[in-house]
Amino acid sequence: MRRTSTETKSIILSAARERFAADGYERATIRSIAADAQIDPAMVMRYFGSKEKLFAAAAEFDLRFDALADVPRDQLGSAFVRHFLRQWEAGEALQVLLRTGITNDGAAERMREIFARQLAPRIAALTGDPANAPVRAAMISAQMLGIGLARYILRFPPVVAMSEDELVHWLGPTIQRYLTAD
Amino acid sequence: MRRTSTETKSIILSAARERFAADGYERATIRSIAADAQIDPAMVMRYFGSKEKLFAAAAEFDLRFDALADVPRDQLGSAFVRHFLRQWEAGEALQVLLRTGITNDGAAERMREIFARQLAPRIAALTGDPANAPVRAAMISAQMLGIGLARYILRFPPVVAMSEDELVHWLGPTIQRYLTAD
DNA sequence: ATTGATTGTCAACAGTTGTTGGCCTACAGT
DNA sequence: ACTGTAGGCCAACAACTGTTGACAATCAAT
Repeated sequence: MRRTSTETKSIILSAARERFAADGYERATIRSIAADAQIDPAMVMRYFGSKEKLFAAAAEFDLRFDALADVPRDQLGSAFVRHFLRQWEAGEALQVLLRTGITNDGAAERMREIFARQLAPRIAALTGDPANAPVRAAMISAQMLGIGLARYILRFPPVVAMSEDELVHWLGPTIQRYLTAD
Repeated sequence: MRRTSTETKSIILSAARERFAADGYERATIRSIAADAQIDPAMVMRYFGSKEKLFAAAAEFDLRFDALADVPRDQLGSAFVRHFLRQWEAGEALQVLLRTGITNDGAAERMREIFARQLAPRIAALTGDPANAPVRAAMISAQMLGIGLARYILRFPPVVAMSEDELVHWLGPTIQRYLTAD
C-alpha cells in the first residue's frame, strides 16, 4: 500500500503508545511496534530516527488541568480525583509514563517536568498559595500515581474493584487536605 | 579463590538485589550481576537455574508489620508512615519490587501477595474491622507506594527534599483516615 | 515518457542477552 | 600419592536487539 508520511507516522505513534504502556520501555521492541502497525521496522527508524526519539514523541501529552479552573474551592479535592481517574483511563499517556518512567531515566525526567510544569502552577493559581504549591503538587502526584499504580499496573484486586465514586469517596478528602491543609 | 557454595550464593543474591533495585528486571543482566559479585555468569546459572528463579529468590522478604502490634490506636497513622519510610530505606527490597513489578508479571503477583498476606491481616487485627481490611490495606499501599515512587524512583524534588518528620506530618493523617474512616 | 522525489521492502550488521557444556583447579578422604 | 567431588572459569550457542544501506515500487511534475 501507499500512504502519506504523516498517516504512517501517526499509525506508528499510536502503536508505540500501546506497546510502551503495556510492556514498558525495554520490552516494547521496535520490531513489535512495527508488527502491530503492520509496517517494516525500518520505517520506524526513518520517521523517528531512533527508539529514544520515538519514545519522546509517544510520551508527549497534556494533563489538561485547565478544566479545573472554575471549581468551587471546597470541591477541588473530589474534582481533582475524578479528573485524574479519567486521565488514567482516557489515553495510555499516564500509563506510558509510569511504566517507562521506572526504568528509563529520560521518562522519569519527563514525568517530573510534566508535574512541575502542569500541576504545580495550576495549584498555585487555585489555592492562591504559591509558596507551598510545589509540595502540595508533589503530595497530590504521589497519591494519584500510587492509585494509578495499584489500579492499572499492579492490579491490586480491592482497588480494581472500586467504582469511580468509591475512589472519590476515599481519595477526595485526602486531596482536599493536601490542597488546603496547614 | 575458593568458597563454600552457600557463601557464593549469598554474594550473588545481594548483588542481584542491588541490580534489580537500581535497574529493573530487564536491564539487570545476569552478566552485570555476576560482574558486581566478581564471579562468572555461569555460576549464577549453576546456583539459581535461571534469571527468573534468581529474581524469585531476590524478591523474597518480610515487611515486618508485627512491629506495629502495640501502638496506640490514635497514633497508628504516624507509626505506619514511619515504618514504611524505614522499610523503603532499610533494604532494597521494596525498591526491587516496585522497579520490577512494573515490567515483570511475576513480580507484580509477588507484590499483590505480599500486601495481601502481610498488610491486610495486620490491619484487620489492629482495627478490629476484618470486613473493610482489604480496602483499607489497598488504600494505604497505594499511598505509600506512591510516596516511595515519587521519592526513591522518580525523585520528585519536593518529595526528596522533605524530612521524615515532614512526611509524617503530611501522610500521617491520611493513613489514619484510611485506617479508621467510615 | 522521463525524470525526481517519496514510500515501502529486504537483508544484513554488530552488539547483547540468557543459557549450556567442557575443562581446569583445589581440596578432603583414603 | 591417588582419587572423587565440588567450586570456578572459559568459549561458544542461538536468539534477539537497534540500526543501516541498498534496492524496488509508486506517484507528481515536467
